[in-house]
Amino acid sequence: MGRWEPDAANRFRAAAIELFGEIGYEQTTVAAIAERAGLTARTFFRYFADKREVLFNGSEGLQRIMVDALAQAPAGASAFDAIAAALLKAGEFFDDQRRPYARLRSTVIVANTDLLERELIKMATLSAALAQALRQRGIGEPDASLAAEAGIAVFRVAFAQWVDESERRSYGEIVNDALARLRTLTAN
Amino acid sequence: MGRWEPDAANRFRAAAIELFGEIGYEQTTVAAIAERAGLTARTFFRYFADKREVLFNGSEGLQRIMVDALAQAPAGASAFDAIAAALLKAGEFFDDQRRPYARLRSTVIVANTDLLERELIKMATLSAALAQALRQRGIGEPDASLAAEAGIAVFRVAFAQWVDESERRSYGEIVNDALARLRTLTAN
DNA sequence: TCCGTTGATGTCATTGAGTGACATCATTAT
DNA sequence: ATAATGATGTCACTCAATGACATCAACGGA
Repeated sequence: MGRWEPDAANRFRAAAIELFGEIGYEQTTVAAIAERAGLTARTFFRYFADKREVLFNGSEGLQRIMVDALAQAPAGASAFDAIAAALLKAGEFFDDQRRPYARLRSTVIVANTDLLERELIKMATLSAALAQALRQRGIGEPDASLAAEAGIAVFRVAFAQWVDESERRSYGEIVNDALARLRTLTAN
Repeated sequence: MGRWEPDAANRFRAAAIELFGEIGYEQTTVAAIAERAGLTARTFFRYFADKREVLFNGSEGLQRIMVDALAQAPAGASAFDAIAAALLKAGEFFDDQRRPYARLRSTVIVANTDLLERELIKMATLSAALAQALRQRGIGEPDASLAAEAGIAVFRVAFAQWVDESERRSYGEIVNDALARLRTLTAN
């Protein structure tokens, strides 16, 4: 196995988010990212499928954790309760330690439409995976998709709040509040 | 005002969806679209911001109709009822006459990740517009965003059903069913 | 210690999306 | 007719992305 300067992927990630923050996503060329990371553009594309992916390819882990949590929810739990369990379990990814980085990353993403598109399709992929896990629990369609999409809606809103500078509550508290509010909204 | 071969935008749209269906989105170059439309690639980019947009730039009309419907919902209607009214009003866009075209378009989009991303961000834009309209009705945050996101979740699932080949119900029937199901799901 | 294998990286060439600058052509009003 | 205007074409360029091939560092075995 090779032993060059280690951690090439993380060097690319660090260089990319720095440059995106400094001069913006569109103004940053892949060649510039690679130069700051001490590598070449060709190597960048060996680690990341495209320029955007350098900010996103940690999402498989989040999806696995949430799907596992959903699968392990109590047998008697309703579809929505199982989704709620998965949303709360995602809190492992979103502790207070990672909050500053999450804020920086979110700022960069929200500032650029291309990056927002990539974030949205990651959410859609997650939603599809949750729906599939619900179906394996015996939930039919369209209920499985509806519960998963509604759950992702809650996640989206809660995550946006968690990342907000003025927000002090923990991720778990925000999610529980959002779940309760959605229940109230749909009951009226 | 110029009078060349008329309807350049629609010629681009027709040529694009034909080629996307025949050989796929990625294999279709903008030059090929332009050639079939009897124009040049440079002109294509004067009508559409990018290659994907040729399938999407009718969505402003849908958004306007839905926002208007939401604004004109009865003063006493709940946030979720107002959203429901907006979803049903969108049926003006989705009558049985346009169903075959909607199916073809949907087939093309679902087959390509780049196009899916564009569709998702159009939905996100729509969601944000609905949330804004809810706020103007006096709904606070995060309730406005939650109701809008949940409404878009219903729209997504219902639209996917409406486009499905085996589906015979009208758009309105499907939406009403999905709304009722979401109410049931969140009540358990 | 030397050498061959292996995997990571670099180099080069190419395609296609997207854009700015400028020329050209058709239409319309005068 | 002709000038003004708007739509389209032409050209040159940047950059993302990819394939083919070369090269280099590390490791294991002789």
